[in-house]
Amino acid sequence: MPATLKDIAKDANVAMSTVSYVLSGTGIHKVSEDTCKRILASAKRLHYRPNIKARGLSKGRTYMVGALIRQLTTSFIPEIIQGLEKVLEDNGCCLILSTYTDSTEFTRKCNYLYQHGVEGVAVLPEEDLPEPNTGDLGLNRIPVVSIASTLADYPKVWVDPLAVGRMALRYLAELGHREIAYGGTLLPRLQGMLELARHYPGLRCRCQGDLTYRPVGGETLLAWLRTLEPFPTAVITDSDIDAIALIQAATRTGIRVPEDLSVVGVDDLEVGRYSLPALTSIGQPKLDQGARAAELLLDAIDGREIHDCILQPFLVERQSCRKRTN
Amino acid sequence: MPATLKDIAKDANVAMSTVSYVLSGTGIHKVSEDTCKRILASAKRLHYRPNIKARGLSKGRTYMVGALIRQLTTSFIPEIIQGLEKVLEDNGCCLILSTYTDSTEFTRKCNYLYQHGVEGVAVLPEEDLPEPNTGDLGLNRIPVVSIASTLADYPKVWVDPLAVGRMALRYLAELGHREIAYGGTLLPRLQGMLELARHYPGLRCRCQGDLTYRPVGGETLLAWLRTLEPFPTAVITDSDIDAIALIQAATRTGIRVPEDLSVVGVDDLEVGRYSLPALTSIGQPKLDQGARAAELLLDAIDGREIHDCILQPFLVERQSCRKRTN
DNA sequence: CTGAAAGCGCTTACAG
DNA sequence: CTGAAAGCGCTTACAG
Repeated sequence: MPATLKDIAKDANVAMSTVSYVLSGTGIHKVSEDTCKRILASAKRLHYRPNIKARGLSKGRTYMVGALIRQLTTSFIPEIIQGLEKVLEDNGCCLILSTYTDSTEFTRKCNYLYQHGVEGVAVLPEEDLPEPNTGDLGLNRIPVVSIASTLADYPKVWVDPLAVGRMALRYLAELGHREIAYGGTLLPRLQGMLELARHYPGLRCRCQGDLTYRPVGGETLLAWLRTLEPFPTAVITDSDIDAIALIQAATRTGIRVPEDLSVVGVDDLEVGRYSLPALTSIGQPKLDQGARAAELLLDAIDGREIHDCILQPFLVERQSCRKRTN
Repeated sequence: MPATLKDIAKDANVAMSTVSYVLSGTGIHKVSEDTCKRILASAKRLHYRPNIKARGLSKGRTYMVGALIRQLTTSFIPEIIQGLEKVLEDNGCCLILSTYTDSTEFTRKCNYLYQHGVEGVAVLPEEDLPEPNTGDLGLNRIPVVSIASTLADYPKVWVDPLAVGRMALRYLAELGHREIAYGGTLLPRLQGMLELARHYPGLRCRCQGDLTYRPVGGETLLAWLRTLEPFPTAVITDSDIDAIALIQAATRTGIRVPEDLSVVGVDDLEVGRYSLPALTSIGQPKLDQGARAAELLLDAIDGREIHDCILQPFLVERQSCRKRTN
C-alpha cells in the first residue's frame, strides 16, 4: 500500500500538517528549508504520491469532469474528447467517459456521473437525435457545457453554422457552379448559403422541401437530386458520411463525381480521405472545440461566468469538386 | 449543496450509522422496518445521493478504472472503449480516459491515473508503435490488462491472430485464388495463412521480404505487389485502412478491384462500408474485447486470478473480392 | 517556523 | 434493534 502523509510525518519526524504544507505547496514558505528538505527526502524515499480523492474530500472537490456522449464510434466525437481530455489533465482533472443511447439512459448516466462526483459535464448530443432531458443535469447544479450542438439550456461551444453554409456555397460558386443543391436539413446552414447566393447572379441554391426530414443514405439523396430540373452541377451535404454515401450511389448509377457532379461534405472526417474521389469538405475544428469546452467548464467550476464560444469552419479541398464545365 | 448522511440522520432523528446501514444496504436487516421507512423518506425528501468518493475513502476503494490509449481517433478503439465503459458502469465503476503519444507521456499518464486513484487500467497500445514502458504500471501494483495487443507483461484480451490469417486465406482460396499476397507484417497472421495454404494444392501465398518494415500508404503496397511475378489475384492487408489505401492506389493506376485484384482487409472498420468497392474484411469483436477486459480487470481488483482471453475473428463479406476468373 | 485538532462524508466494528 | 466512536488520507484555521 502507498505511503500516506502520516508515514512521511513519522519518517521525517514532523507533524502531518507540516508535511501537508510542503507536499501540497500550500504553506511551503512557512517551513524552514531544513525541515522542507527532510520531508521531501522522506517523500521520495517512500514513493509518496498524494491521494487526490482524499485531498478532494477535504477541499470539497473531486477533480473529475464528465463527458456525456451519444456515440463514441461515429463522426468527430473522438477528437473532441481528446481536446477535452488534454486541457482537463493539464489542470489536474480527469475525464470520465459516459455514453447513452436514449433519454432514459441519459437520465441514468446523469445520476451516475453526479454520484461519482463530477464537478461539471460536457454534453455532446448529435444533431440527428432527440434532445435529451437536460433537466436531469440542471437538477444537480453543476456546470454543463454542450459541444457541437444546439442544445438550448447550456453555454455551448460550436461552429458557426451560417459560416459553414457560406463557406460551402462560396467555394462552389467560385468554381462556377450555378445550380447548387443543399441536401441537408439544417436551417442556419441553409440561411448562410441563401444569404451569400444573392451575390452571385444566376446562382440557384435549392433545398429539400421538408427540412425536418433527414435523408437516410445516398440513394434517398440521389433520388431527391433527380427530381431537380435541371440536374444540379454541385451538391452540399450535411456531413461527410452523407457525401460519401451520395458519391457511392451516384457512381453506381453512372454519375461521375466530380465530372458530372461536385460534392462538398461537412466535418472533415478521416473517412473523407479514403473515399473515391477523396472528399472536399468544410471542416470544423475538433480538438479545439473540446479544449475550449474544457476551459469553459473549468472556469465555471471556479465560479467564473462563462459565455458561448463560437469557432469558425475551414475548407479542406480534395478531389470531389471541380470547375463547372457544362 | 447536496444532503449528507448527517443531514438525513438529523432529519429522521436517528444516528448516522443507522442511516448508513439502510442507505448503503449493508445493515438494512438489523434496522426496524419503521426506522427504515423514516430514513428512506428523509433521503428521498432531501434528494440524498451517496458521495461515492467518501465511501471509497473509508472502504479503501475509488471505483475508478483507467483506460490508457494511444489514439482515440483511429481504428476500432472507440468501440472497445464503449465495451469497457458499459461493463464498468454496470459494476459501479467509472472509466477515466487517458491518451498518450510517446513513452514519456505514457509514464506521465501512468502517474496521473495512479494519483487519481484508479484501481486498475486497461492499456490499448497500437501494434505499429513502440512498446510503452510498462514498468511504470507495474510499479503501482494495480491490475493491468492489455487489449488487442501483444504487450508482453500483462494478461490480455485479444483476437487469435492465427485465426485471422487462416480466415482471410480460406476465404480467398475458396474463391479460387491461387496467387495470394500478404501485404502485412504480422508473423502470427502469416503463420495462419501458410499453415492453411498447404491444404490448397497450387496455392502460393507470398509476403514481403522484410516483415519488420511497415508499408506506409497504398502506393508503397502497390509498388511491392508489382514486383511479384505473376501479379497476384488477391491480397490480404493488415487493416482496413491499408486495404482502402491500396484500393485507391490501384484504382488510380487502372487496376480494378475486385475484377483484377481481390482485396481483404482486417478489422471491419466503419470506413470499409464507405469505400468503393465496399470492403470485405476479417472483423474482430470490438465491444466484446472491451467488455471482457473490463470483466478481467474487475476480477483482478477483487483479488481473483485472471487469465488471457482469446476471441475469434469473423468474416464480413462485401464487394472487394470475387471469384478468380483468369 | 511548527504542531494539535477539527473536519470533509462515509463505513464498520463494538457496546448497549 | 440502535448509537457513539474511530478511521479512511488529506487540508487548514488556530495556537504556540
